[in-house]
Amino acid sequence: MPQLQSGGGDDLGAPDELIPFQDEGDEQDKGAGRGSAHGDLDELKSSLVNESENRSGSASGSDSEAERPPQQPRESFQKPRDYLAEVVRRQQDGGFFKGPPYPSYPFLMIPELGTEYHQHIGDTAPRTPSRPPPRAYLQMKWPLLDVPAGATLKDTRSPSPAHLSNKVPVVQHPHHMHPLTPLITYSNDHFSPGSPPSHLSPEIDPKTGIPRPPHPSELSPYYPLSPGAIGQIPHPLGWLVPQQGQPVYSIPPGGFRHPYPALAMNASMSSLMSSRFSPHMVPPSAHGLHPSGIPHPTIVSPIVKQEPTQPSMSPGGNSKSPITVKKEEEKKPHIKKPLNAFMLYMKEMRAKVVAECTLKESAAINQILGRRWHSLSREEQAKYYELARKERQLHSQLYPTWSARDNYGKKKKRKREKQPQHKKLCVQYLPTEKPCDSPASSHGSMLDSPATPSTALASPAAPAATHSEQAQPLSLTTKPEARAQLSLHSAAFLSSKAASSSSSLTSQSPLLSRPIPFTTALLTSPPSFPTAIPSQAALAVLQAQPLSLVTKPAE
DNA sequence: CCTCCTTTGAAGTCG
DNA sequence: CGACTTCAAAGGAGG
Repeated sequence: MPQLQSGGGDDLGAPDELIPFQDEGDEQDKGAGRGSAHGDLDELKSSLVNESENRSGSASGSDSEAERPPQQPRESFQKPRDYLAEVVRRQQDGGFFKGPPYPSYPFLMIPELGTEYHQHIGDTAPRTPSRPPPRAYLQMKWPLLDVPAGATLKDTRSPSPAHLSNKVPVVQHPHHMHPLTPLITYSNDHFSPGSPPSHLSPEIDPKTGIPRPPHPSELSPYYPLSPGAIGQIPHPLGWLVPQQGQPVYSIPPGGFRHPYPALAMNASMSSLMSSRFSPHMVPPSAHGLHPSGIPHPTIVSPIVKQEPTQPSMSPGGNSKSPITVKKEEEKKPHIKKPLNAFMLYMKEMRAKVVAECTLKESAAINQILGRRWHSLSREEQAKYYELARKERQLHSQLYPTWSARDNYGKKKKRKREKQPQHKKLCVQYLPTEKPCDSPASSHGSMLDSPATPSTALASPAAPAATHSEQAQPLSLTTKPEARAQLSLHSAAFLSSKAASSSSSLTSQSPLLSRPIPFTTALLTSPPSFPTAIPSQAALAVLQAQPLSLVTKPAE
């Protein structure tokens, strides 16, 4: 775990994790190699297409599913017809309907990952990452392009057309930078144009991939310097995702997104860095600097509503009196924790889901996204994991002293166990399956939420069965009975899964997620993939089962 | 205006 | 070391 931290700059520069990838690139090459990016896209797109197609006749899907994750195919629109109708309408209408699931990723180019991962892990799931289905659904537009403008943006929220602009056939920049490089850049950009804190700023050497201080020129595009005018850097995914547009790390209201942030940098990079650590957040440029001196997107001005602030964020001293601490808090911007893979995914996909479903409630959207997440193929998830990993690295470099602990307990909310929610009914936002939701639900019936004790019971054998497995959200229902049912299914599911995956992966424990070298992680069991792919059997079960354990939410 | 809801994953705390 | 908590995003909804 400590790798990141301990590694300090090294990590970035020569991230153990990263390197392995590269090294192994050989293999990767063989596989999907760089081209895979497109391949993925195509695949994704095709999957989407299938999804839509399948909607009507979902059940079948076996053929296609074999290759691709059961993802979307199974969405059931039953629920709100409106949504369904809406979706249909859109499809007919614009044709876009949905963008590729991963609009952004292609940028990332983590081919290796996919490949490698695939090799090791993919056994189980015969997904052919590299080869997209013939479906031509998409012309190779840049992924971003695909995203339906309407879809994404429809939302008023999308402040700036930035994303639209994204549509421009952005090509990756010729100059390929190390993925991390961008990250670094970003930091500078915003913050201190002039003076990056030497100690902090990790410099990445283009060649080695080691972080180096970006030149202003490089940065500028992305990060408009002035705080006021700051172009925020869209999240890596963010720019893809129009609606939010926000940088991963909170964006100030006024923040404006640079239209083409990505252009400036390599896509991959941009994605990594930009997102989270977007400048805009960086509040006061001057004072806003993190102790480390590097402004980061994650930094939120102290005033930020969320956190009352606590002293912790900063690295340094904690030995101050409470009062002092307080002051410091005020001064120091709140540094947010880096987004994890799922969060990244959510950011990217939320707009689409919103567009498709017309739902706006995040809770509901998140449920859908959760299902979809599970339905993603390993490769797909791997992309996000990788992205998340890089972000963490970047974050650690930027804020070497920062630790999650800093933010710990700041938000007051104490998650209470999900039972007593008096306030809102716990509605299942997703009624069984929403039009939007993806098939994931299928295996969806797995366990309840992670935290829930039941889960544990359910998967005794697989402790490791981390959330992902349990994942299936279905359990949203609060009702105990429903849960019980779910659990049963889930248990079964888990066990089967465990069996399958376990062999080598077994250990999926969360451990993996930590500092394990990426490659290793992948091999073992990527934190992520634990469950990603539902077995056919599981799917069958799901299909069979009524997703809707849940009762309809009382609206 | 604040918190909840909801998701997964990462990382923290606690026993 | 395992179990449990908190936070990250997001935006409607409830208090």
